[in-house]
Amino acid sequence: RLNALYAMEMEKTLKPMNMDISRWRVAMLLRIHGELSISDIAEHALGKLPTITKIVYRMRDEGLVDVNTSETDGRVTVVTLTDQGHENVESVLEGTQSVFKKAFKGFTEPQIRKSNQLLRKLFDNLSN
Amino acid sequence: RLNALYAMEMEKTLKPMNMDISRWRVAMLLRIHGELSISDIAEHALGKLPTITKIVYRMRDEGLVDVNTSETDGRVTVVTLTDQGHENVESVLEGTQSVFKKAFKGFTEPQIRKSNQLLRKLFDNLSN
DNA sequence: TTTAATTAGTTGACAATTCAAGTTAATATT
DNA sequence: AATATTAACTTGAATTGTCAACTAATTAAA
Repeated sequence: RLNALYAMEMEKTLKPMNMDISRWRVAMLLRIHGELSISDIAEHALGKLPTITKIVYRMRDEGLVDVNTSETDGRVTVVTLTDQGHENVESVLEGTQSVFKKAFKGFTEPQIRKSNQLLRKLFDNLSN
Repeated sequence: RLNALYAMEMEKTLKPMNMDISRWRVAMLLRIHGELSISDIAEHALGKLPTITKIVYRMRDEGLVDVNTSETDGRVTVVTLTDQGHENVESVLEGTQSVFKKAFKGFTEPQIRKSNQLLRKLFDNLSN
């Protein structure tokens, strides 16, 4: 239920900014890693390859990312944020912070750290 | 990311049993509450009304639930599990348990309780 | 007791996701 | 060097989810 609620809150927060969870996750990954192949994105964003492909080309049509064929391997497609994409991520980030603030409201710093440890532990367990 | 991973694990577990997260959530609610209206389901499963309507009628076509108009209020549609639906839930439940076992692997009983408290707290915070 | 407003649900059009089946490029085998 | 296999996507068809608009039943107001 938390899962579903988190997704709904996120969607609600992102919609006014012309975003959705898919685009946002891809944008965040590119923000952190700078340049990623489609399968890198699929792996980190935990999506299926065809899904990511389509999200990326949608984002390209919207001017958020650049899409090019790798110089070193003709099979791979490398994706980067455009300037507009960068601006977009930053402004969206502020909005999404509010969701986390809301979720962790009333938590002390140590409690938040502890919570993150737990969530990471659950993630690692599920990864195997 | 945990959110996305959890969803993927669930899908993977449910697929061999001809289920998906949507159907499963609806089925679980009916298992607990016995009889629910479409909007009850939407509220508890945290879904939009049109979405739930369609899931329910899909499940009816698959023989998992019965759908009837309420005797006391002609607007409401009451949904219940069929016998086949009940059998189905029970067998699926065993599969989904394994996802939770995996996520909480290596946790002691008190740690699991503590984790549940945290998750509930996050849920409550996000609910307001 | 009509009329208005609200509640509960349904439907159709459209967008997004997924599966299956391709294509093209790189690597491994013979 | 030629062929087979694998890797990395891409594309089209089918499902699923969402929004907007609608219908029908109930409740509230005039």
